[in-house]
Amino acid sequence: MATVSRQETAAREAWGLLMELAFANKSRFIAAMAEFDLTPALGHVLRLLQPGKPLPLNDLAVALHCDASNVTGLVDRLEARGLVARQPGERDRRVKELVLTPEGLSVRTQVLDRMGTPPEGIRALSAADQRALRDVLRRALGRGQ
Amino acid sequence: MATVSRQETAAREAWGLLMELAFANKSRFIAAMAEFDLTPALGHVLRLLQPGKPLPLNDLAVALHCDASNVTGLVDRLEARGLVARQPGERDRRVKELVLTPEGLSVRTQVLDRMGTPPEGIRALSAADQRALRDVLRRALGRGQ
DNA sequence: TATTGTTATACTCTATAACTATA
DNA sequence: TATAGTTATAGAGTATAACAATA
Repeated sequence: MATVSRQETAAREAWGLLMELAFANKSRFIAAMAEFDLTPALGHVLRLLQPGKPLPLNDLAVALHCDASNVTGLVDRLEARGLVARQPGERDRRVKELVLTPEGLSVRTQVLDRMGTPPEGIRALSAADQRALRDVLRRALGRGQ
Repeated sequence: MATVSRQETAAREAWGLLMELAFANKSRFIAAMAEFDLTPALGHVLRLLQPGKPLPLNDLAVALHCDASNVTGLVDRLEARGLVARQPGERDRRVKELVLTPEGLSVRTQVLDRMGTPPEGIRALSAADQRALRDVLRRALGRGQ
């Protein structure tokens, strides 16, 4: 047989590099959230809570891919900080909806800006490389043309 | 002034897509490690422990970007499972080095193979896209030509 | 004095199970 | 009966501080 077994394909290497980039960014992300006195998990809650769109706690649990019991504690902490508020659901009295407070909205805006800022390695790429990366990743996520 | 403020640049969008891909992969990674009865953290320890290269616990803490006190517990669990062993350092008697057991080596090989397998979105890309992604990421990590 | 590793302790994130109040 | 949210509890991962052994 030919020399086939366990060769490093472009896909495998690309995936390894992508994970390396994401992993290297982990500390940076934790530090960025810490500037707002937030943990990564709390930052994700703020990210998912869109302004003007009350979010049932159950939907939040689904979006976070975690158990509903987990959400209680996360929301408790954000509420104690005055960043979010629980309000009763409109139709179903079992439901509690989460909304941003004015300060929560302000913090969220800053947090999203920070989260979305690419690390140095990406920023240093040529404009053509940045576009190529964007286009390939769009296709990888099923959003290509 | 021209329309400049807060436009979505290619770099920002690429970074957002990259994080989305990494985040979507998180559950997949946890599930893959669980097949070996490992948590992600324990999987990373195995990944960092190269065959034939005894690794001082302190070096492991540095590689994991975590405190040394944390490493004690991680290694305790892997040692209890028979996947690694502590052995005294060669020159410095303060140092304990970590080595893979034969079973640890076997598990590590399978774990690395799993970790390195790209998710469906990457595998479905054209060969040209896969190479383009690899090449751009190499440059982003400072390993381009 | 400084370093390696451990122990004691505490906090966050996560899950499961049992509970409540609704539906 | 089923669902939304909470509480109780437990385990993993992380950190800081204090400690023992060694350098």
